[in-house]
Amino acid sequence: MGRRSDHTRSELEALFVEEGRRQLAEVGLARFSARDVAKRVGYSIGTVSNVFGSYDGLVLAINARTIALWAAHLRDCLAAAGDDRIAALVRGYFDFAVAQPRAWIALYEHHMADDGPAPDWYQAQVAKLMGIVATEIAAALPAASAETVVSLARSLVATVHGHCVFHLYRTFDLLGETAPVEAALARVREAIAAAGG
Amino acid sequence: MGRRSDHTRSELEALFVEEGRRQLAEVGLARFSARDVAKRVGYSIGTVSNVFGSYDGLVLAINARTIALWAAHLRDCLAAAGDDRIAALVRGYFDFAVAQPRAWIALYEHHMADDGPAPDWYQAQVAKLMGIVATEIAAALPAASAETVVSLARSLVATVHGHCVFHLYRTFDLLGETAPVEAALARVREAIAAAGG
DNA sequence: TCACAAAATTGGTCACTGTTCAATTAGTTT
DNA sequence: AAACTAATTGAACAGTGACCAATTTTGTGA
Repeated sequence: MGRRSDHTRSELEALFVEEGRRQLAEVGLARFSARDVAKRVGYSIGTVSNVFGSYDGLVLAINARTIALWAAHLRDCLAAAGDDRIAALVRGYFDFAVAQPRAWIALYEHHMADDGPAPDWYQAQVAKLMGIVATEIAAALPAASAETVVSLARSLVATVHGHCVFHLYRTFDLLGETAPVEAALARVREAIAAAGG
Repeated sequence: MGRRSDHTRSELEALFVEEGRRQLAEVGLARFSARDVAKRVGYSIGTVSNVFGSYDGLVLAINARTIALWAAHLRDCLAAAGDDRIAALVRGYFDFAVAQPRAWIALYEHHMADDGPAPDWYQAQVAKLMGIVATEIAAALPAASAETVVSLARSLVATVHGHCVFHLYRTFDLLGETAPVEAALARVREAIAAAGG
């Protein structure tokens, strides 16, 4: 089974992350098995430890890849957007989550085994994502201070996130159907208007 | 170990749910063990299956209890509130989550093994919680239609939820600290104002 | 009071998880 | 060619929840 020189270390990482993401998207975090990923990639369990350190390491690597793809998707949406860049951003947020709900949910449901914070390289990825949003908020509020922009960006991401989670978790279904994207967008617009946009 | 007549069926349920909630609040869903709950209550694993049907059944029962306590907390907050009932509601939402983060997070991170919807009796509990909010939104918007009220209530719960999740998951820490409760409240007030409150 | 049937409870077995680490194997150097 | 280094393996371990035959207790009817 060993295929020592077939792949370099980084090729191996990519191999595991790709197959891992496939399985995570298919089966969800609760039923995700590092053993199974290794098996389907043609390596043994032990290799996961060697390459990623632990189960957490593998999931982290997968989630980082998901975030990178998400960021790329948002940038694409913005590049293709017309005047209404805020709408493009909100829709991009939802699009991505809806397209691969289980992988997206895993971003939030995975926690370090020791309850510690995620490593810096991972947090940097998240910060990059936040940066994309902050840039757009800043553009929408030319008169606002950097402080205000960052603070509002966080709050608006939280707002959109809440609507997105409830949509995916089907929490909204309890009281009849409404378009969650439109509701999120309405809340965001109100907040920007109130801030002087 | 058997203690057949020590407890009726419903006493048994309460016993498991109480100890289960204690452990869930302490250790979180990922490390939660139905076996361990049974052991500490003085019964064997099998009894969990008998009483709750499965692992999912036990977690569901625990979560239902958490929701009931949450609803009671919100009612208490409203009863003790002055003029600003909306603020009381938002603060009550956060209070409860912050006081027992792991139990609260488990409400959202638990999914049925078959990915099906939660049973009706459970959904009814959730609906009750939503009802408390909807009542207050209705009071804040006397001129609004029932349709509008329900729709807005959902959106505002999603908004507050998003801020609360990011607070507990420490997502906000990435870009410096800001009071998430105040941000959530600001978003809610803007939305109510925009709706004519 | 006793025997018997019905219900509750147990705990071993199974298939699975991630972690660990001695043993093996392949690639590289001397 | 031999020695050395690093990668890779996979068996062992301590857990998990599901399952269910065997046991124990309870309540009922004789």
